[in-house]
Amino acid sequence: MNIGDVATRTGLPAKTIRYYEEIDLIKPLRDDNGYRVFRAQDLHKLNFLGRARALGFTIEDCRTLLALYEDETRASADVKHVARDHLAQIDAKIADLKAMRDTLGHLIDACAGDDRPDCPILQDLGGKS
Amino acid sequence: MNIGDVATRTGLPAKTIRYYEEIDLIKPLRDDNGYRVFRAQDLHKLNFLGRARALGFTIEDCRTLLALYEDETRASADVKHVARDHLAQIDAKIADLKAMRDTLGHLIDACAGDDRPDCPILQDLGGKS
DNA sequence: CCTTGACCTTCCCGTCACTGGAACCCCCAT
DNA sequence: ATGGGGGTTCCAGTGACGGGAAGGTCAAGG
Repeated sequence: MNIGDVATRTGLPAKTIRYYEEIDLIKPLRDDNGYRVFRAQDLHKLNFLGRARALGFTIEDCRTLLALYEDETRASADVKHVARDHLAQIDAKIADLKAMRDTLGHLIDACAGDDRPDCPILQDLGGKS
Repeated sequence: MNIGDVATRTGLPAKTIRYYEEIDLIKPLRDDNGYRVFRAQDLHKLNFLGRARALGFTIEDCRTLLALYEDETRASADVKHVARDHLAQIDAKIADLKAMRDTLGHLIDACAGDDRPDCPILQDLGGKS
């Protein structure tokens, strides 16, 4: 199967698939004409990668997870460890964003939003002490 | 005042301050020896930028907000518009992250995390649902 | 006067995970 | 022969800086 079909089937852009090959996440074969040839296992890996990326795992996490996935002797504890670390990162990001949203929300509520220049948002940013 | 003092006072790394000059957010003077010389207004702008960045505004948003801040004839509606757009982005990101966290949280709960290879996390990523 | 060490300068590369685009090759149908 | 829709590589850019090299400047101490 060629890259275009793989892109359609996995939902990943062809560019992304080439990138994943470049960083050795997948190793498709090559046809005589130089075209990449994807096997079922390549498709499978790409789908795995797409789902892992959709859950926010970094590429390096994906590499680790893929290795664990292919290692029949893995310990699920190792997988869980990677996932929990990532969950902690997500929680931290959510907390940051919530703090921003709260502050910003209050400022927006306090702003008249009319044609006058007075603005609590700018006052706050300017250090309204 | 030199860049080191400004960095201490604003809490911004010197690298960041130089970068802000490079992209024309601030225009400090120069001493005969080539050193940047920061006036009170530069400090003020940098503090403004630091706070706006802490609220997650992009650099381009910061540029807009700074221009509005310095424009006595601004309409607060313009400021509010920028802020509300940004709030929407934050909310979208929070929603994405929450969805990831929920999915990931369930998978983690379902994973034994022991020395056996069976792992719902990998099963899910592998597309066995 | 010389040295030391803390500043400051510019410049270039690296980050992360791609994305866009140029220039070119390949294959099939008309 | 040509046209169009594949494919290929390589280079550059993204956002917002951070690291580090190579070198100029300045104040204090011996």
